[in-house]
Amino acid sequence: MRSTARDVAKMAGVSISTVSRALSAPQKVATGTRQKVEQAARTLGYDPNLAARELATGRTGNLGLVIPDLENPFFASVTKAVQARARAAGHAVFVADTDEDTHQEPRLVRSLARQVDGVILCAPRVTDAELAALEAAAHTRMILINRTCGDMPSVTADHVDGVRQALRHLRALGHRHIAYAGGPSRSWADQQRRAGLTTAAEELGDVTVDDLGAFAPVFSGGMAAADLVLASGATAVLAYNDLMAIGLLARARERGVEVPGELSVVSFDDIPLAVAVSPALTTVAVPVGMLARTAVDLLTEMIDEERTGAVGPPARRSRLDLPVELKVRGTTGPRR
Amino acid sequence: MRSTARDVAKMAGVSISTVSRALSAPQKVATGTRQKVEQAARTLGYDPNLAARELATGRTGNLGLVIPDLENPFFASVTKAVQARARAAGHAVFVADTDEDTHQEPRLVRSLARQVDGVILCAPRVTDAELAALEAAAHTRMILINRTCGDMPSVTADHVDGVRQALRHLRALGHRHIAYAGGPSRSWADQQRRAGLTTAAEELGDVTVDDLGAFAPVFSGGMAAADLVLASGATAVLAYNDLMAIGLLARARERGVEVPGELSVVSFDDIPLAVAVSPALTTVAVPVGMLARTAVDLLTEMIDEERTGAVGPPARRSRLDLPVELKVRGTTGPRR
DNA sequence: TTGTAAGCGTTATCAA
DNA sequence: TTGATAACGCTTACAA
Repeated sequence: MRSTARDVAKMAGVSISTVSRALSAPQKVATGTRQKVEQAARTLGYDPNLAARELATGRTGNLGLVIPDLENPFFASVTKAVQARARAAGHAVFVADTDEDTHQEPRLVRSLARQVDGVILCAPRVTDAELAALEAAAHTRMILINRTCGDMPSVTADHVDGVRQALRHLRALGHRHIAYAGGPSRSWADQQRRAGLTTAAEELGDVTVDDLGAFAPVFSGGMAAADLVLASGATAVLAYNDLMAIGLLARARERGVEVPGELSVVSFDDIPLAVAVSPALTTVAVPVGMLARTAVDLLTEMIDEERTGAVGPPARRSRLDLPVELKVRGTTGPRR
Repeated sequence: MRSTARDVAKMAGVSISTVSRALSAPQKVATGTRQKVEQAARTLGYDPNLAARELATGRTGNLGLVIPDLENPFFASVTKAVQARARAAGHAVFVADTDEDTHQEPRLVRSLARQVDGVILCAPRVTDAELAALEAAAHTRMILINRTCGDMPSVTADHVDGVRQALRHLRALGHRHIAYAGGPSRSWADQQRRAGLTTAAEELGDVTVDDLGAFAPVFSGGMAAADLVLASGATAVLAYNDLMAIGLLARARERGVEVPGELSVVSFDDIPLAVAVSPALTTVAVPVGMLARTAVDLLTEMIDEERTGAVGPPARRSRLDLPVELKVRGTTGPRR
């Protein structure tokens, strides 16, 4: 049987409330008694019951993470980083995968809300209106990764600048006709990149961008995009993510098109696999670990702040446009 | 403010215990009152406080999952399947990544044990002794995936048969000298495959197996293995997992060695990426979704059984040696 | 069939 | 600095 604070109190010869204090607010207890309590707790292997604590304090100590697809390496990395950072801060994390089903997002958030202090929504696909409604109704703190929505707290990367870097790079290599193989139309990142495409093309002046439409953000989506790219006459293509780029590469090879000889390819994310394929992907690296850690930090700050009663200046709730970096590798080369 | 069972009771004009019954044991309540309660609960948006329920019942409704590395696609798939199945059964799941650090395993299990009804340990690297000690001390139910330990509940795939299938396939193609690029020595799957190698080689009689040692179960490990393979004179290689095989392929290409022309490669897992690389991987498919779902089902059975007081015959606690299937694709061909 | 009341194990308030 | 004691919100005998 697990021992409780009662047992510790009995063994240490103090009251149960002293046990509670000695363990969670050591400075409010005499050194001697604290040591007695600690000793007793240790020998009994005492471990506070978290449900009881939650019931008394109203705080769970847990976080929730909702993501579109764990089998997408980008989201796997987000998840890995989130749970690592959360644990370092003393929080456990519930993970819920929507399987790219928009309708699951509100459902999962509501479900998690019952047992967490806050939830991180990674790249949610729901509309702004639904998201706002969710925030109002879910009874929990929320923070977004790779998505913005009104003044909701969020952490994002600078996709617009990423597109600019990619386009400049391609232009410098001589490319003037560039295709874009987009991702899910509900994806905020995709919308950002499309916007970036427009402004960057204007800045550059002499490049034309060919929007090929939306594809599944996975290998097969890239395969599908490849044929459209080749038919478009573009000499370079920007792919929504690395997975698609890999599919694109595979299909190009099947069709006997050399990369980067006849076609240059740039993508987004820089997943671990990006350097593993051959040729290695030229890609705009999104700082996934930083996004995840920042989101956890911001969320825990929100939680602590509310707990301690919000003194001091109102904290900044978002970190927007974290810098991205173009990694030039093997899939881009001079136009010929 | 969230409403409680008190509020519902008041509105429905019944006692608080009737509310509890009406909602969790509807058959123990008159139809009329049940409807009143349900109605009140609905209009108030009542949602039972889980911490209070846990405190009263001793059950959390949560599961824990401990895995070596979320960025390994195999484990990402396990995680995805586990959380999907668990949610379908009404459980939320905590995910904890050890980052391939053996010492984190007991730590994380103990930590999770406080807030779950059971934990799934996926491919743990700790020794049998440590695992047994952990089970004894952790105060929670545990089930293993891809690992056995005494009579602990576990779910495994038939790696030995997988090796046999792979070796027969290679032998049929004319290969007689086959290298093995192993994974982490603490990996049970690796040990199984080594054992399978010995027995299969004996069965076949005329093939020699060259054990190249242990490599990191990732892309770079495969790169490292590649040079040893080429130096060994083997005409085919068995790689611990698909990730390594992909690394191996990349390095072979760098060195101008054609696959499958000059070297055949077989690996394990059949991660989504296996069909995405080129040539597509010939690999022994491990039924990852089935492993995960079976583990969840078995674990929830254990939980329910204990709750209801274990009537009926003792249930089987393990599902061992789930069938694996060799997928012949592009990385294997006749010896020449 | 329903209500009363006793826990479950903490934290937190208020006296002492 | 410490100790009673009242929450926290639910489930579950036991009585009615």
